[in-house]
Amino acid sequence: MGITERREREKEEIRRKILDAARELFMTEGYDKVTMRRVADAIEYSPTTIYHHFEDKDDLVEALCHEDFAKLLQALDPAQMPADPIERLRQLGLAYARFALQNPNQYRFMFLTPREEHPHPEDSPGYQSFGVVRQMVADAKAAGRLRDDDVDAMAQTLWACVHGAVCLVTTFRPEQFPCVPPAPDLIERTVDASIRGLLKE
Amino acid sequence: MGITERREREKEEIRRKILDAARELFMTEGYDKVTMRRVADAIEYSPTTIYHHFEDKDDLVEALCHEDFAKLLQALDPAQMPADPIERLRQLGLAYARFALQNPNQYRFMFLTPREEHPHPEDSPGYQSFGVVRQMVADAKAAGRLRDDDVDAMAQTLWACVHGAVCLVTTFRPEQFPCVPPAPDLIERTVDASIRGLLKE
DNA sequence: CGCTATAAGTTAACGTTGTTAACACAGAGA
DNA sequence: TCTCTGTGTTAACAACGTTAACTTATAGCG
Repeated sequence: MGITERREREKEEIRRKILDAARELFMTEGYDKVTMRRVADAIEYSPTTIYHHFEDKDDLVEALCHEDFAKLLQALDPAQMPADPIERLRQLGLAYARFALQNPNQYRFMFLTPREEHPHPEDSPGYQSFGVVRQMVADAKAAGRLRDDDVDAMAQTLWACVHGAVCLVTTFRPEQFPCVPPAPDLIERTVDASIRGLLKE
Repeated sequence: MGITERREREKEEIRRKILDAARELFMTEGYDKVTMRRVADAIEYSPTTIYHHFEDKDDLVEALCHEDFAKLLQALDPAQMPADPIERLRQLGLAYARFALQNPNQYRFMFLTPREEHPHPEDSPGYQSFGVVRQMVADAKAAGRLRDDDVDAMAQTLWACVHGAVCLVTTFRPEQFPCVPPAPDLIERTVDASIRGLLKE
């Protein structure tokens, strides 16, 4: 009986429609402008329908980000990085930042929005991507290139620095930067300085 | 005619009441929970009254943060810092982070909330505090301790790194941190690594 | 086949929110 | 005394997330 399968396919189809319509709004206009009613309008269903596929608005956006962050995980693929452990870390930081700048709204929702109701699932690609950082720091340490022993702490330090640069650049438009416009290579500088700060001698 | 002066004093008084009531809500419950109606209830006026003192909700919160960030500027007072330019930078970063952790909601609103309608005034204490960083980096460079010449870029790099650590710590609760809980000294580590990354030799 | 439970969709509403129009009223200045 | 300005009110608007109540199709079962 392929009927239930067809039903499931149809259900999957509208879930897709919802996600794609929401992503369109989310990418161009941000979280606040993604309203259940606008998403519903876009797919020509009633707002209530969305609640048959997603628990609430946060659940919808979470699912949307889950998909997009899968692309981050791909972009951080260690296989595409150079051999030298330090140069690898550098490319990792740049790839991470590149994703964030290309998907600022997703990035904000994943890494900048406090959650009490719906914490991120631990196996979300956003979380997993930290695992990649961690592993690459461990490699650099194994190669004797890092000054410290605490791999987790060093990985978090690197993450914090790149995260900070990304946040500044995505929050302020250049003319809104305090005092002076952002250095055009602020991201690269931050990646470089934070890695250099962890190097042995 | 002290009448107009009394009027102005009274106007100032209720402005104070609004700000204090809003701050109470803002500090303990965050931006979303500061509603015009709750603020109005707290001071026993109608919601509309607030609009005679502030343009809109963002204007109110902006004024509130303006006051609080004056305290940041005090906390960054160079006179209270040690003599050695690098040690000064370190203490500056720690003081900055301390303020952010003590006033997370204000910090978010000032440095993490994109603005189109009401950009920060350029003379706001939040902006001015970047000037302090800039000056201290300039001093360190004048002392020949930094590897680079671009003072603005270096100041922004340091800012970005500390900002990132602060954002992580204030966004995620410890048990929500990806993979591993945050290193207890993540802030210090980030300050140290980022400064070390800018040092000469 | 006929009955029923379920899933998927709808309309209409509730309780919020920020904000504003319309109005009341006190009092300063002409 | 009249009028204008400032300060406050009530009542409403439009938009939001969400949900209760209802319809309708249909899969599964006797």
